[in-house]
Amino acid sequence: MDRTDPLERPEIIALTTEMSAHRRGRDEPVREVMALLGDRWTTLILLVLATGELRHAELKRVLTEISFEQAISQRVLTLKLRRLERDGFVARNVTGDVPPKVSYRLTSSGAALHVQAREMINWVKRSSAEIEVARALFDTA
Amino acid sequence: MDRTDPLERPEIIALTTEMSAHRRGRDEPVREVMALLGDRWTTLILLVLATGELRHAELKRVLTEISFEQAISQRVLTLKLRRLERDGFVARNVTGDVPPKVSYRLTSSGAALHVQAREMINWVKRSSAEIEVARALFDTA
DNA sequence: CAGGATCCGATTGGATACTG
DNA sequence: CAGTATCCAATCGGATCCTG
Repeated sequence: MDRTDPLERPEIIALTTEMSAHRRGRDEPVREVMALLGDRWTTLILLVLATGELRHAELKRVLTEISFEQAISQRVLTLKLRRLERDGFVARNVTGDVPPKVSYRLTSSGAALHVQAREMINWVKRSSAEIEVARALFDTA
Repeated sequence: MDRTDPLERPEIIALTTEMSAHRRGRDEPVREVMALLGDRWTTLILLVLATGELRHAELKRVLTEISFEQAISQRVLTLKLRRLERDGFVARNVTGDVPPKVSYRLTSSGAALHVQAREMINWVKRSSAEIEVARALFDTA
């Protein structure tokens, strides 16, 4: 093992510098987007919207379908869509007043995020057998 | 916009099939790993351990350093390390009894995960200016 | 030194009811 | 139909104290 003070090691200093580069005030945009992809629904929403533009109610039904009848509450769906809209990943389109007709689609930025998420998902899938083994081993010990 | 029932569309059917492929009981391994990367500390731990093996206390100090004096509690650090260990991403090595000497390092699987996380981080960084603009626009409207 | 135990506040997701 | 408001349960992260 390395004997020098870890804080003096060039890789650590580089990390510290890198971390400070992309913050605005108290925000850490990188971690915020990572957290977005880690939550209960956002990745699924990206996957679904990547297949095409959908109305709010349709999106809700599709999400329920692909998550095995575990329905998303419309409150949470709205929250997640707003969040994605705010970061410019999803575009919201309103036509009609009462009843309102609202549709959502990925922006080009959202499509690019989806590609990234896809790659990560596929890697985890390829590794999932290995992960299962590690867990089984750990849980029996 | 597509006029057919979204649930009938082949891409959606393909998604549903894909989602069911990788679950074990009530677990969704893919989302679990994504959530891992989205939490407060895990990605940072991966970044730090990717620079080399470290003792628990050293890791704690380095994490504090690179997150601008916002210290991780040792309870949470232990939790996160256990979680990473369980999935086979981190290896724990104990030498000595009282006081114990414990060191952590990435496994090859953990190094691979780190590479994936890195790519995602770098993409978000490249996009961060665009995201900031979208947010500013959204917040003023 | 590493980490378990306990308690706490904050955040997240879900259920339900209501409105333009 | 889409969205808001309210209330509630579960989870997460932090602080503190204690031990081999």
